[in-house]
Amino acid sequence: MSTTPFAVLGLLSIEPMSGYDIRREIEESLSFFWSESYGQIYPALKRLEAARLIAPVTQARSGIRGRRVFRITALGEAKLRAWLAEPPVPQPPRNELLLKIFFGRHAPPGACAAHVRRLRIQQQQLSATLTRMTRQLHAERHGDPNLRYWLIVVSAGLSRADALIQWSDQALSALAGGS
Amino acid sequence: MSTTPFAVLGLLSIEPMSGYDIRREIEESLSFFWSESYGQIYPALKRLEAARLIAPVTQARSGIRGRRVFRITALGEAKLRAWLAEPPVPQPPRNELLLKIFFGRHAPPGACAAHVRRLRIQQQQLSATLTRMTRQLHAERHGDPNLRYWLIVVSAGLSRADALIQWSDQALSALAGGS
DNA sequence: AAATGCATGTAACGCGTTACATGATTTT
DNA sequence: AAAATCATGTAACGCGTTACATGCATTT
Repeated sequence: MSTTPFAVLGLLSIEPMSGYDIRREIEESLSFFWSESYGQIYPALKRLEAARLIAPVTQARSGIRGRRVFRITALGEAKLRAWLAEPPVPQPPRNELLLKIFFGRHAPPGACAAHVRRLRIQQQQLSATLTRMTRQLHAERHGDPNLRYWLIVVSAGLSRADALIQWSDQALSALAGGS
Repeated sequence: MSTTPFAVLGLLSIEPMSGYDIRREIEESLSFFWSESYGQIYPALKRLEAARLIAPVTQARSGIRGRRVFRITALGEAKLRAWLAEPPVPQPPRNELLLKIFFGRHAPPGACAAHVRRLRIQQQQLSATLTRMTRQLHAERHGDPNLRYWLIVVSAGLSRADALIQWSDQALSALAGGS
């Protein structure tokens, strides 16, 4: 099965949310290691509800087509727990930057270096964001049982970004060097 | 357009090959940053030939359904060069391991640590493979104008693997620590 | 009342994998 | 001659994105 329903289930295990909230949360907090689109989220919510893994939070406003908030059910928590225990399946790698450098011999002069410089800037910004996020988590989530896990995840992003920055410097001097 | 045809074009720019060769090359040498399946490669070859970006290398054996080797054309080289100059588009991130750790609070005890240990082992092996590959490249491709680019790519894999190993150790002690 | 943002939902499409069918070539 | 491996090719399927349609709520 797709991992999308489990991502949704996982977010609902933290707190009840609407499809829109789920999207926003992924976009704002998880975007450095995960992504989902509406086209995935809403159908997933539908299927999860049909399977009784989530349930609508009864909202007083009976308005049709209003905001629909869901919570995870006990059954949903069990399913989530079982999924969390399974070894993650790595997705097949597809790094377009490395592919372009691999064929770099045929690239116009300077193209590879330009790509690497762009990467470096992105990762620099990401690193700053994640550092800020670390401070924020410590401040705002103090005492939250999720905190330790979230810090580990952020540190993964941080160490990845820093490794990429260091590699960029190496790569740039290797590209510049007329060896 | 998909990047598959450019990956194919790029490999053919190194030397003429069959679809089977392309698959093997990707599997053996590029698998740490790229992947393609037959279901992508053969249709891509067909389209590239139709567009005159590659041409069959005339093989004497007129046998139907034999080995079909292709070479890149001048037009193909131009197209490849243009693609190489464009900024690579990053694929949306989907790291299932980090997702599972993010929801780690709901995981059975020890599950996250087990995932991280598995990652560590994989990356340790990858690091060893890439180190071997570096030596091999220096030895066997000495003088090859591709060498510098290939070494940069391998060093990206290596620094990524090493960063992941270091992060694993951090993560494991954070997971173990009863903070 | 118009514009903007919040919110839900789906249809269409493309990419990529998996699994299978087929046949040629080499090894045992 | 059988088995293994090299090699080509496609059909079916699933996942995920993009783009659009719709309408509620709030601000200007």
